[in-house]
Amino acid sequence: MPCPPPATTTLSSTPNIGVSPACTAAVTSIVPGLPLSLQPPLPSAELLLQYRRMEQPMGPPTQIPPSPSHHSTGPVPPGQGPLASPTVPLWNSNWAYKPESSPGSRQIQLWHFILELLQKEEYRDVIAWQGDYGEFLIKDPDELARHWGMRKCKPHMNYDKLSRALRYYYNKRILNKTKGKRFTYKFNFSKLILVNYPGTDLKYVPPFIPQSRGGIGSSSEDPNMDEEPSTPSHLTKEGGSCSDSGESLDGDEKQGSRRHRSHSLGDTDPTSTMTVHPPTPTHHALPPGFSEHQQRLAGLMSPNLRHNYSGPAFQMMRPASIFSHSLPASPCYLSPLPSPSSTMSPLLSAPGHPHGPPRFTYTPAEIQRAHQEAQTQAALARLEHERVAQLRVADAHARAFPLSVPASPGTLWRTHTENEMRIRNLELTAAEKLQRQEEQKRQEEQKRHEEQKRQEHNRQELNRQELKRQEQVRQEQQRQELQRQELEQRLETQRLQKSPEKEQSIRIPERPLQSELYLRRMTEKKQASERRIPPAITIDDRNVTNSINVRKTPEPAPCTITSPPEERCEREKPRRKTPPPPLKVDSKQLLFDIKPPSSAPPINDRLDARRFGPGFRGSPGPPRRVIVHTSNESRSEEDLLDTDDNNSNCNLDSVPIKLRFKRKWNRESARTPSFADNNDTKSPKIFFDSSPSSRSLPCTPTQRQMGTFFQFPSPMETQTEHEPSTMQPPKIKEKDSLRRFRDYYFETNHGTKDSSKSLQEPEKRPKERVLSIESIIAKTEPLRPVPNMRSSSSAPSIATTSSSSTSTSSISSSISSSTSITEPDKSETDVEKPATASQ
DNA sequence: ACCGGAAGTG
DNA sequence: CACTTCCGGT
Repeated sequence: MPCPPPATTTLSSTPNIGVSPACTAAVTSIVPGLPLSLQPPLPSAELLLQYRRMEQPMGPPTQIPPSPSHHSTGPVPPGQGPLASPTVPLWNSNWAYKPESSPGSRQIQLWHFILELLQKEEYRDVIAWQGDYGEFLIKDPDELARHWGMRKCKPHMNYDKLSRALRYYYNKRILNKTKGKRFTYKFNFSKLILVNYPGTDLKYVPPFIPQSRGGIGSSSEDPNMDEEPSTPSHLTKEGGSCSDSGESLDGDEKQGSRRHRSHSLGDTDPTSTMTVHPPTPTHHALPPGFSEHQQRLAGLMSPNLRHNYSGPAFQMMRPASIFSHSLPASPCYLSPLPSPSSTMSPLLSAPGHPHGPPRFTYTPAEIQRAHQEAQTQAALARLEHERVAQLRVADAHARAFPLSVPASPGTLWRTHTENEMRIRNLELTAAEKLQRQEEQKRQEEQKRHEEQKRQEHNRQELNRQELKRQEQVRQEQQRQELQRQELEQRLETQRLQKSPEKEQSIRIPERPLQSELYLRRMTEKKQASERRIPPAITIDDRNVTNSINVRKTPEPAPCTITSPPEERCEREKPRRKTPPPPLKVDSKQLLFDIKPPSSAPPINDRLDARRFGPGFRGSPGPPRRVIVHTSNESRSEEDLLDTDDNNSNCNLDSVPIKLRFKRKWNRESARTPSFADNNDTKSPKIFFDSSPSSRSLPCTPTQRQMGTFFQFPSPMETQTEHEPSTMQPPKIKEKDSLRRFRDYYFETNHGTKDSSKSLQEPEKRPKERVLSIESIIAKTEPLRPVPNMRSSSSAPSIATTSSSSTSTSSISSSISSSTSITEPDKSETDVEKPATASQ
């Protein structure tokens, strides 16, 4: 399709296109601040009408200026766009068009074209405001490109090219790309306006012609319709004072332009104002009480803004400074140009006729006078503005009124028509309402806060009580422990005194004794459970600052009960031949050293105190000792200890260290651990505890009556321990084997991958790599560092104490761990230490 | 899709 | 100058 040359027959031949009635009807939909070229190069006749509408200057046909070039290019100093000239009424200049080399032919600029389309309902499916202020979305890039191509007579235009042009705007600061949003760009209006309206100044704003009020097809019942845009034609026609003023000020030329610029833009001078222009009167009705104008405003607002629309200030004048940020998302509804109506109508309205249609004279002197008055008024307005601004309590609140400057200068300038007052009241009440809401919110917040505090307090109180109770229980346990030790002592002495002949006879009382012990423990436990406190199964708590008890809740321990005594006898008999040293339950030997976390801040002082001793205050201190109980019978998930420090429900008795046997205990292949009686302080020692809760401890039924404990060599280094997984390989080599030992045989509640792995792995490959515990322990021999038995979160590191441990034969008798125990790779088994194997 | 260089156009 | 056209790169 051949593109007709611009400014040819179609339109240029008819200088007053805008006079056509059809165009007149469309005028209202055109933003006055964005006057368009009168001579668009129309590619096709079919689009003529459309383009005409788009490029109509506002105002009734009769007010159309004779010709844009005539109007703006004349007095404009060369090099400056028509907009820059102070002598030219800005809203009349074809600001979107740059003068081409050939005078008279102008090219519309892309950004303006886009702005144009953005205002038209018809193009809502092609391009529309969206998102933040100034942001628009190209919904149909191809269509947009097509339109653009048509306008520019570039039939091969496509989005790729168009977008290239848009990209050139980046550097010019006219547009930005909204990253992450496809086809979304954003106008940089502050730049746009500054660049394109450098000379904006009230002085050169032509006066408002009241005649225009009813002139157009706009609703005239609104008393505020004085915003109706005017055109220079008003001036020329009505008084010609525009040209007068322009000419009279012409002498200023560039200087004047500069000077005025300085105080027109960017400052709060109310004389440089923006006006919301009346958009098409359509949908999106506002609640009654709003003027029709406002209704129309709302109709054209960008969706997100429409949302927030709550005030009338839309139509009020705003200081130019608002260009910077606070413009609404759809800036098109604000003309960057000073509104002739709002600015000038008060300015020029005859004093004494505040409510009547303004009448003015257009002598420059009068304008000047009016201007001065306006400035004093502006000062007053600012005060008023500030006063009302104080009503805006919160930022969010203010955001709800993006455009509503309650008492803009205009309020004072203009007569307070009823409507305005109503609007004003509406806004104020809205503000008050918001304030009230704000207040309510604050109160609710406060309430919630207090509630939280109370709950916290309650929790703490509960914790205190719990601690107290546990302390009592602990004391009782200690007492019982004492008694139990006494009992054991008795047992021991009995055994020592026994002669070979008496062996049989002694063994008989021995059992009652042990069972007595067992029974006591059971009752102990029961009591504890009745008190909802996990039983502390520690053997000796007296010298222990902490006890770690693996089981969270006591269980009936049916295994122990069901295990027949005969079995016990059978197992004990053969071992009796080599009578092991009597079990000496010495707490000192059963302790793990615990080093409080050096780095972790105190999460809960009480908890920490509980864990690390009363003196512990979260700061690293000397290692504490801990008894670790182990059990292997429970592998279920629910048995895992709760290690959440922040969990106030966390039972304080359940210290987050958990050692459970992974390997099944095989009674048949039970062997006596040779290390049990090893005095080598460096070797880890294992002996057993058969607490009632340990159903299937790796020990024989008789052993169940004693604890199962592990001892590791005393730590040579007290350096902070690391989680095994985070350890660095070189340093950790030694630790590693010990860790492997631990990981292999025990489940810990480290909460790391290790533990989770170990929960699954044993099931998968139980047989392929099983070591005798001796060999494993032997491997841990050379270890200096100590296994890191941290709990998941604020785990104390466990060091070990070195000590000689003794145990009864029955206890030390069998510890060979898993079922069929196969040796791992030779290299590892070779490490086995013979010294420990003293069987 | 988006970017930006390079060259061309009127 | 303000794109348009083309295109290699991300």
